[in-house]
Amino acid sequence: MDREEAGRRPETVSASVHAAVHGPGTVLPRHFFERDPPHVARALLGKVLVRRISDGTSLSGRIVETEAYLGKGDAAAHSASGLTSRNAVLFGPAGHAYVYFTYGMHFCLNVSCLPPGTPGCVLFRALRPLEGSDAMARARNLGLPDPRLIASGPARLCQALSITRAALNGADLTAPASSLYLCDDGFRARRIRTSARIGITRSAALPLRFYLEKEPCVSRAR
DNA sequence: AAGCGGATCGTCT
DNA sequence: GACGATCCGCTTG
Repeated sequence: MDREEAGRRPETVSASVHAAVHGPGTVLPRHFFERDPPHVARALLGKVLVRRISDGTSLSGRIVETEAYLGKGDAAAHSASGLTSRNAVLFGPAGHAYVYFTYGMHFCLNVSCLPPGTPGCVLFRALRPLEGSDAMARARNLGLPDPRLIASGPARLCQALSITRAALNGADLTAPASSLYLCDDGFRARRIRTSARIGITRSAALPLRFYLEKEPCVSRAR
C-alpha cells in the first residue's frame, strides 16, 4: 500500500496559510490519544490531518476546531447507550477512526480515545486547508477554493478528504501505512476558545467544543 | 442576517 | 416508525 515513506517528501504549501508547515512532522503516536477526550481535543488543535488518496497525493489541513465526546455522563455521545455494532470502534483501542453516517447523506470523522473498554472520542469539526486545497474544493463541488468553505464543518471535512465509513471506519490513524493520520509539524496553537458543542440536544451545555481564536476556517464563524 | 425545511438512510425504540 | 454530533438553498425582514 505504502509506496514511499511519508517522512521525506518536500511539501508544497499555499502561501495563504498563516503559519508555515515545518516539513511533514511526526506522526502522533497511540499514547497521544490514550487520555481523556477533552485533553485530546485541545491537544489536536494546530495539528495536521493528512489524507493520502489513491493516486498517491496528499490532502491535508490544520485542525482548527474539535469536540470531545465522553464515555460517561455525556448523553450526546454515541457510546452513551452501550456497545453496538455501529459504535464498536469507540470501545476499542485509542487512535482509531470512528466514521459514522448521518442525516441520510453525511459522514463525520472522530478519533477514539482512552484504553480498550473505555469509550470516548474527539470529533474533527474544521480544518484550515494546507496541501491539495484545489483537489479538496473539487471534491466539494465548489467553484472557487474558498478556504472557509472547504472543510469548515464535520461533514464538509469528510467530503473534502473523501472520508467514508466503508473506507475508513476502524482505521488505525497511528499506523505508518495509514491513508489517514495525524501530524505534529511544530505549529503551536496560540489562543484556544471553548464553547458548548454544536447541533446536539442532550448534554448540550457541556463546554466541550474547542477552536482557535480568530480563525476564519472555524465552522459557524462570524 | 437569520430562519425554515428538504434531502435521505442507518440505527435503535 | 422516529430521529439524528449536517448542509444547502430558498424565504423573509
